[in-house]
This record gives sequence, structure tokens and C-alpha cells, in this order.
Amino acid sequence: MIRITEAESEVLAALWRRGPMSFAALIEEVKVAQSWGDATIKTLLHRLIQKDAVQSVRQDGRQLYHPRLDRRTYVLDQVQALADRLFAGDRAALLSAISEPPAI
Amino acid sequence: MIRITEAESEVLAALWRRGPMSFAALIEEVKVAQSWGDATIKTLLHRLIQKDAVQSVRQDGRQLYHPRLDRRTYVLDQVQALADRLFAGDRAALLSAISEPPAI
DNA sequence: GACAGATGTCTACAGTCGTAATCTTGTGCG
DNA sequence: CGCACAAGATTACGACTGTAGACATCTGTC
Repeated sequence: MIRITEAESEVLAALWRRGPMSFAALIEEVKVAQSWGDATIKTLLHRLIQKDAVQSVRQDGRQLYHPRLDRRTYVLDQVQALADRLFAGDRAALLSAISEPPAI
Repeated sequence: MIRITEAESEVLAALWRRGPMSFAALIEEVKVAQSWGDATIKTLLHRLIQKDAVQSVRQDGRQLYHPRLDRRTYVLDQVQALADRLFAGDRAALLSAISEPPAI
């Protein structure tokens, strides 16, 4: 299982929002949510590529970055991890805990 | 918002499973899921107390550790954080992404 | 009152993360 | 063909985490 850190997930999130992008576009998109320097985003992107969560593809002369990890998969993994820790792996139990009206 | 690390959450999870416990009992309960040394569990417990997520209470001569953070609250926070990052804060969207049948 | 065991605090130390700068290499354009 | 800029790699560095040992103190029991 690929381990994505929180900061990295922000970069992935940007790719999920807008699809494959150039680095310049990615920077802009990430900066919608985070006030990071370009260098930081570059590092995170680099780490994501190393982890094989993002693919760098050269397409007619320009470099594009494609998310290789599916957002749904990522979300499910995160939720399952939570369920594993807190509900003995029972995802349904976790979901109902979320959905139940708050016990005031 | 209290920031709980993953290792810490395992200790909290043990307290949530069995309720307030002595240190000896806690060690046993944590070891159901993690093969950590006693010292490690002690450190994690200490950090949780510092963060005010666990309360150490002396009750008729014995020390008991009470979770001060509610499991439901913790889960909701985690889920909300995920929704914030990936679904512009829309928790319902996240939940439906989880519930949808997998797009094969 | 002394001592054993329980509890609490301090220290350690390598690995990861967040945040970034710099150095190197590739390459399209003039 | 050379240069400006894009892309990739390397390095930095402090904070936080995971994992734990050592030392100090409290306290119930003999």
C-alpha cells in the first residue's frame, strides 16, 4: 500500500480536481488551497513520482503529470484504515457511527 | 483541535474498547493489536495525557486512565479532514463516494 | 519508617515530514 | 549551435513520530 502523507495528498488533490496538468498549472492549482512555495510543491511532486502515485508524461513537447492513484481508492483506503483501528475493521460500523445523529 | 498521531490512536483505541483501565490492563489491551514494548506504550500514554486526550485519575488507591476524547468525535474529525482535502469539505460527497458500488 | 512496585518525567535516537534552496541535465527556440 | 527555461536530482534542516531506556518520585504495605 502506497503511503501518502498529508502534504502530498494536497498535491494529489489538485490533480484529482483538474486532471493531468503541467507543473505551472499544478502550482497554481495547489496554491488555491495551500500557500506553499514552488520549491515545496516541486518536492512533493517529486516524492509522489517516486512513490509511483503520479506519473510524469511527456506529451507533444510538454510535460504533464498524471495521478496514478485513484481518488476513490485513496479515500477507501483511508476510511478502511480508520475502521481497522477503531472498529475492528468493520467499515459499516464506522459509517453508521458517522451517520448516527450526534448523541447530545 | 487535538492532534493525535497514529500510534497514539492505538492507545486511545484500547481505552475506547475497554473503558478506563489501569496501566497494566492498558498494556495488555494495546498488545492485542500492537507488539510494542511497555516503555513505548508508556510514552504514548504520557503524550496523550499531555495533549489532554487522556486523563489520569486516582480512584480508591489505584490509578485509572480515562479517555477524554470521544471516539465518535475523533472519527468525525478524521472523516471531516478527509472531506476537506478531497471533497471541498463536503462530507456527504465523501460518504457517497465510499458507498457507491465500485466502478469496475 | 523502609521498601517494592506503580507512576511520572527526562533523555535518546533514527526515520519521516514539511518546507525549501541549489545544482544538474534536458530541450525547444531563435 | 547556444541559450533560456523546464524538469529532475540532491541537499538542508528543524519538527514531529515511533520506539524505547533510565531515572525520579509517590504510595500502599509490612
